[in-house]
Amino acid sequence: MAGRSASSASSAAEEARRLSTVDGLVQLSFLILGTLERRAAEHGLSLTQTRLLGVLRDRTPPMTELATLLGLDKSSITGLVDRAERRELVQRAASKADGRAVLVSLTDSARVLISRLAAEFEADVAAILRGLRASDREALTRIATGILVTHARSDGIDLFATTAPHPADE
Amino acid sequence: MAGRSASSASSAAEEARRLSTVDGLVQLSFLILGTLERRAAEHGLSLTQTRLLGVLRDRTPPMTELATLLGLDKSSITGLVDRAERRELVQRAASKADGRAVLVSLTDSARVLISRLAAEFEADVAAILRGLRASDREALTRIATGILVTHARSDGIDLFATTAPHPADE
DNA sequence: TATTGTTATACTCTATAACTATA
DNA sequence: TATAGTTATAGAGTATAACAATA
Repeated sequence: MAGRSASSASSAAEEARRLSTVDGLVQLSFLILGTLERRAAEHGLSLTQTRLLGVLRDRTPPMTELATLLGLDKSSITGLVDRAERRELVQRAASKADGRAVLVSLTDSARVLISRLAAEFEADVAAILRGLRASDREALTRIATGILVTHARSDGIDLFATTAPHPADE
Repeated sequence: MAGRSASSASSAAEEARRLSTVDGLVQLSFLILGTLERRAAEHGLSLTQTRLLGVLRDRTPPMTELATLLGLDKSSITGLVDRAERRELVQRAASKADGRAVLVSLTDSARVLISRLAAEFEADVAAILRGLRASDREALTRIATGILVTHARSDGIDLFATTAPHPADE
């Protein structure tokens, strides 16, 4: 479980052999996302704002689709986009195809910001993986990818699909 | 980056080969912690409350140590413990060793709750890993553990240490 | 009628700064 | 003086319910 640790007091290396798969995955996840969170905070971004910008790198979706992509209620998206718009990271535009819809897109300054963040975070991850043998690094990527593909399938979600905009909004 | 996806529209399996190590790790982390978050929410627990309970499974620390363990400011801990106490998940007790300190411990009902949650989440993780070959499951655990041990060392933190209480508070 | 988005409201989570009590 | 903890305050993030505009 999150934060759980063994009760005895032997060395880390020794205890680690007893780390369960669940504990290992959870702690690794906290390590990865905690690292991203700290690095993003240096640029004044929360993890949620970072996800928003990340999702918008190759999409210009309406609010409702953003809600689906981020797994949030549409009312939460309103505030999220409000705050990002106030900082000139995203912009809203009326859809020509649907008079009710509002399309959200990244500003140029957000693109610069997120590229810099991505480069820094890539270096962070490289540092975290530095101790691994090349074969283990490769295995980790392969296994992670396999899990994600299987999981996306079982959910009926295509992780990689970019929803095509209505022709009128191209 | 978080949420980044390839721009073309071929099949998931095909695209997946191009998922970078960083993207794979971030998406896997969101999948794991998102799963934990959803399962915890069924019991009315946020991820933060779950971490709090997890940390308290084998410790009865003062507030300040809790702040260190969770990486939060001590003022945040006050509210966190307040809300958990209101729900009778934790209890505060004066330290006999230090008149300023307040020791936090789990209630019996929280122990029941967190055990149930741990069992459910373990099943969730098993389902997520179901598609993997046994050798890959084993490799994943071994690699994750290796990363965590190395990282804990480089930070001078022992992930597994349980801070010994003052003798007067045993 | 159904859908898209916003608003009103309420709660959790988080930090900074100022404070009290004890060491 | 320094440390442990709380309080006051402010802001982000989230959901539910009610609403307006459009389909």
